[in-house]
Amino acid sequence: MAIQLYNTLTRKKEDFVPLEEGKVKMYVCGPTVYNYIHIGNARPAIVFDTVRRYLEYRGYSVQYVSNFTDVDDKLIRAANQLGEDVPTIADRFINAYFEDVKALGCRAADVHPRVMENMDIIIEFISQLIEKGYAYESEGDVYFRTRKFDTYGKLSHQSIDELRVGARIEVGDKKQDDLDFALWKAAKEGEIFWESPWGIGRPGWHIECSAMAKKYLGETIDIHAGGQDLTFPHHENEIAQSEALSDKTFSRYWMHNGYINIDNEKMSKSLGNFVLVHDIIKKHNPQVLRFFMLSVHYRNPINYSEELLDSTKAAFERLTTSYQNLKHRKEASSGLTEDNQEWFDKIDALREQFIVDMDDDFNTAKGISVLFELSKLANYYLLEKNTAVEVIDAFLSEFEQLFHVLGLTLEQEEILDEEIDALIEKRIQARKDRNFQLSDQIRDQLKDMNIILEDTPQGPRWKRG
RNA sequence: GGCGGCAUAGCCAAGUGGUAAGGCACAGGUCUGCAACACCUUUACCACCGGUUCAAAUCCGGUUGCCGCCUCCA
Repeated sequence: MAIQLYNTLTRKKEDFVPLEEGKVKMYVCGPTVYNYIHIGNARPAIVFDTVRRYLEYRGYSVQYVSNFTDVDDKLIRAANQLGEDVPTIADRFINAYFEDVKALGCRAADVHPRVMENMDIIIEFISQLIEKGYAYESEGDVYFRTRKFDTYGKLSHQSIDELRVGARIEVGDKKQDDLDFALWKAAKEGEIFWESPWGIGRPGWHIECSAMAKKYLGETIDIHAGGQDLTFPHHENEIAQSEALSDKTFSRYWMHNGYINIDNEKMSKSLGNFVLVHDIIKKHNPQVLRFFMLSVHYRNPINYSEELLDSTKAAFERLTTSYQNLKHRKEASSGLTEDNQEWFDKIDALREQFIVDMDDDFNTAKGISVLFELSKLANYYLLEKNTAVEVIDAFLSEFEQLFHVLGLTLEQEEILDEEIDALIEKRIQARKDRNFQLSDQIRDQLKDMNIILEDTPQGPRWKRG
């Protein structure tokens, strides 16, 4: 069975068949780097990182490109406000992006192209569009001739005339048609600029992705992804630019993730109701935030609140505790016992279920429910008096693999300092002596040090609180 | 006005024709020196009204409510 994914272009779930067998070319629209990312920016990073991981799990090799928009109006505004230059601000928030996103378990893309570093190919792209008659220069600006591109609107499923009626399109004298959009903007006084055949200026927003996707992945890519709000106009315009130039399909599949809401309102930088990843991960385990995002299907909206994050934490810890308990129990386990096969079979069945679920448009919510079933099964196994190392290992390995696919981490630091070690030993003795007052006191003391002790028939085990 | 999404238990959330996954919280029980972890048990007239069907949370029509895109925005 092939992986099915929902393609915004056709509004259907389709079998995923990459252009080249076994290889996937994927482009994800990245952030404009004028501030720390908020959790709305984090969603596509997490979701499409997971898509990438799952495709790899299913045997594909994935070329993953995600850009940074490091030149635009907001950056220029931020630069003016802070009295710094645009590249300085961009550098700062690109570094911050990597830090935040890494904490969330996202791997770096194969390439993270930046606009500033690709000015030559962007200018070249625009020049070629002018040559083909799809763009024109006007007083130092360059615009795309939208109406000339026949299938304009196919991604957002809007007819060009409706767009015209509904849109509050800025009527500029420089444009030949209201629907035309800027490929190049002439520099205003004091703005950062680059030399071009049309004078000094900078690229419009949409052209960068077309140019950089082409440079790093080629004229036709397999998956182009981003937040739902990029569907129009950003991705629509990308299609127009790229396909006008190449006469080939730009991207075969388009994936868009849903928003994050706060109190049922869309979170966005412009509304000011945003929550920065940078701040959340000071208070909460970033893994819990990732788990939270993946516990909802990527196309559905998520309503964010701290309370929800707290209950997600409890859910997440059910899984990690289960894993740690298996590890703890492994030491007290023997070699093969008689009827292990049924356990192996059950684990295999769960893995197959996970694949079925994830094949269905990357349904991580269902996939996660399989993790809970794995946890339940493992906990149930640990109820047995005699456990086999082989079965424990099978459970551990399955946990590790599935967590890896979802970009989640199971390991906790194993470092116990001597003081804590000594306290645990002291408590073991106290319990032997049935001095429960002392043992409870030590347990409380450890709790204050953020160590939670649990007694088992195989001896005490601990975890961080 | 055009296009689209959502409405499932106290909360979160899967489920696109066969009679409601999973998690959190709550309650009762088992385990424990006491806990914790864990296990067991209990918990849903699927927004409303009609229709199609042997069968509908799922399909069709309508109603209500909420949200989004059409403008920088993940």
